[in-house]
Amino acid sequence: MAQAIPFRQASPLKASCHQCSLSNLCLPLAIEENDLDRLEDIVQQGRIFNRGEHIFDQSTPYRSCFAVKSGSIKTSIITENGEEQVTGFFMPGELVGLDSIGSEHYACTAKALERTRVCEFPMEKLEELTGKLPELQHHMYHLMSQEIQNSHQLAMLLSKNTAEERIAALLLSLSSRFQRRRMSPTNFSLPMARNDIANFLGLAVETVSRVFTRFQNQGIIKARGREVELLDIEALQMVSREFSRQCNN
Amino acid sequence: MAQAIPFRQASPLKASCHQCSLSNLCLPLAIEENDLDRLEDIVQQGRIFNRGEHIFDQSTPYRSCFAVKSGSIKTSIITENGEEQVTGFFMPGELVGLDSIGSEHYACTAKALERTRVCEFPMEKLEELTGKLPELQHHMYHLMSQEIQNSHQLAMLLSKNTAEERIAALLLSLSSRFQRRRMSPTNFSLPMARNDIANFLGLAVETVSRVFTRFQNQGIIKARGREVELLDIEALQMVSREFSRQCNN
DNA sequence: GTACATAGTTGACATGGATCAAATCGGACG
DNA sequence: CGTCCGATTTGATCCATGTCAACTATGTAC
Repeated sequence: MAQAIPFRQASPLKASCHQCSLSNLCLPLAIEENDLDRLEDIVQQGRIFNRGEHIFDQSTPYRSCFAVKSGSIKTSIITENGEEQVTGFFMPGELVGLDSIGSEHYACTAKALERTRVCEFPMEKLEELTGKLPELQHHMYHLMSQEIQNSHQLAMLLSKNTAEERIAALLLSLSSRFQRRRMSPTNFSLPMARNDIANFLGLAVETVSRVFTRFQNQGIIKARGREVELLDIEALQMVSREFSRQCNN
Repeated sequence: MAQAIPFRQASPLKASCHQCSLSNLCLPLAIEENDLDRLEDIVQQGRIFNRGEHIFDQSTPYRSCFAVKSGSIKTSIITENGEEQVTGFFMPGELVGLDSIGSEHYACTAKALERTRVCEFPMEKLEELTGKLPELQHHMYHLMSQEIQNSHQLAMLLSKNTAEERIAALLLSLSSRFQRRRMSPTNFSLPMARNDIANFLGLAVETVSRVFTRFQNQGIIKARGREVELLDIEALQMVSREFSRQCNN
């Protein structure tokens, strides 16, 4: 894929927020062009994690939150008896670690689902900055609010909806998140394994698998492994009966 | 209960945060004595809601978050098809409305479970203030983080735990929240109906009822209506297998 | 290319909790 | 004090989904 010329192109490690393609999704969204430098001063850009590597885990002392630059991340809580509960999937432009501010350690474990590049925002400095930039502060509050809402949405899905509804909702959520990044909302490849989907949605892997094939037989989706094509979005919305797409902004 | 002399005692409507008995739980917790006045300047204290009244609902334009001063509040999301999902219960000292910052309208509906007194913090002014008081800003971030964690905890409960485990966990959570307020952790009265418990925990009312009587037969609790006595907290912890009580602070 | 490991699919069966139905309790109100 | 209506409890039955088991596909290492 990437040709041999390894460092020439990739090396502008100090690639600025100014020219980041995600600046309309990420924190810069809330910042005046002039003040963007101040954000760049505190961000550590471009750390790379390979598939399966931990960005942090529950024993890591809390320091920073992370923006996904490329790739994707799964967060989960590991209980003392070793069970895992996946709490979220994070795609480029999204912020990980908002659930741990003010805690000694991270409240969850974050693992790269594929080769993933992140930008790190040391929270101490970020708080300092948000104290000076009201817009940015407001944006942080807003992001955290949304995180709460998302989680409530998930709780709702888990407690009230059938397996089909849950999976339809997840597919739609992913779809709209791809779309936000100007990628195809109907043709994408799932960054996570069936196992993670199952765990996230509170289902058994087998059930996830069955629902996928059922959807496929009904002509609603086409799936081969992680490659997915949504053939009939309306049908999916009908199934998930979650037109409530307040997720967007 | 409260004798006839209605307004004499109750009237210091401008009762200050300074002398509020909850100042060690609520926002004042994060503020220097000197700066407390500035919080008092923006708070509207002492609004009272009767049981069943809405503090706000999903059609209310977002303005403020609310601290419970006495009584208790239930928040829920009402879907377009009329279903309700209870997202939380809020007791004195706790903050309601953190899930809606930056949204046009409140993301949920808040209803008083009993006669309830709240303090209102207009968010616009509160943001202004947190911009000036780093400690307060940090505390807000922390509170919101915890709200996310709580919600993840709930999601976990809903997706992985049995009816008994869920109910044990709820009882323990209530217990420790009463304890924080220097009230008995073993003897309290539930502010919410069985129905609300069921909805919150993703169960049918009947199941909740059955589990209560089962616990009672096992001698773990004693319950008559909403009056509850926890006879064997350890057993409850055993059942809920959620020693992870990171909920505190 | 072969082999092993991991991920995904499919089938058969068991069960926790939902649902339906009915009885009882409790509290507000005249 | 009796009535009425909602809240709670209890019982009987059913079903969506979990669990167990076996098979298949995919990918990685040698």
